[in-house]
Amino acid sequence: MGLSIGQVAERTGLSVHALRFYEKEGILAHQVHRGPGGRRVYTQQDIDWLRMCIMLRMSGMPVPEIRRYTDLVRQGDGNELQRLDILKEHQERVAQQMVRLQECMDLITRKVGIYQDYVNSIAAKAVGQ
Amino acid sequence: MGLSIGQVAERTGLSVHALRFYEKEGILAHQVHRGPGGRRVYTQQDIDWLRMCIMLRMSGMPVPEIRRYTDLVRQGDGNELQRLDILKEHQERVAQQMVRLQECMDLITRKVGIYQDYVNSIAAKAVGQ
DNA sequence: GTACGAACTAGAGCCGTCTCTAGGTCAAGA
DNA sequence: TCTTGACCTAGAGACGGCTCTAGTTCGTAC
Repeated sequence: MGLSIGQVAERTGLSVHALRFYEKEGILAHQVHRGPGGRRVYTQQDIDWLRMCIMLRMSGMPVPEIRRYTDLVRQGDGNELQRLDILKEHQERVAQQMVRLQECMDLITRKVGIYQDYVNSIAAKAVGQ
Repeated sequence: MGLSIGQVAERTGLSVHALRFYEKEGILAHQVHRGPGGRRVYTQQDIDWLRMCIMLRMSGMPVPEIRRYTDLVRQGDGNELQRLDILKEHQERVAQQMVRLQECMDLITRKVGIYQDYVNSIAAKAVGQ
């Protein structure tokens, strides 16, 4: 049940380049096992971890911070408070980002409404003529 | 009531560098007026426009697309449908981004909860001892 | 008149995040 | 045997979005 880098790329949506990049950046929880010929063999755990990393990246956590978190996990038990701090801090940032996004959305929606009304009124006139 | 680039930087949160950069990139709706000595003089309109650009940027609209929108506005009446298209497309992207962010948030919140419980249980034990 | 601070321009540099290249290995199939 | 395709490494390159530098010009205050 080991997967090649290509298969993992396929089912995570990351490129093989990105997968090697992430590994080089040290954001994989455990060293990827190597098969014959030095090829990477990923486990389901690796994929689960990658999916979490993707979530963190998607929500704007920088690679170095993911690495810090990963390092803590690698070090094992005893540093849960530090992990919690990182997660909470990020949670706060994401919350702020969501608020900001919502503000942008409101503005855009207002503008879309205005333009839509205008375009409709023009269309109505054209029909009337 | 014209404002210097420094004043505009102060009240928009952009750097003077960024303001010049935006201008060079052509995302200001109207040419910035120049005062004595060739210095930029911004009007309230400019600031309003900038604030909208900031919103668009914040929500992930790339500079070239803001420029396209700006160009349409500069060209004047008659292209409202195109402007509407750009805005609607962006609106869709922002909506998707919000959904994705919410998913990330859910994951993070779940993890924070788990770690919090764990940390609490450790703390309780420590007190018990 | 000179020093200071804020502005000007053109263009180089930086940062983060990939993405691609070059040159090579390996296994399986025609 | 030759080809193909997926993989390997190290390192260069691309891209977006600023950010900074160098050298200059102003206007005002001492």
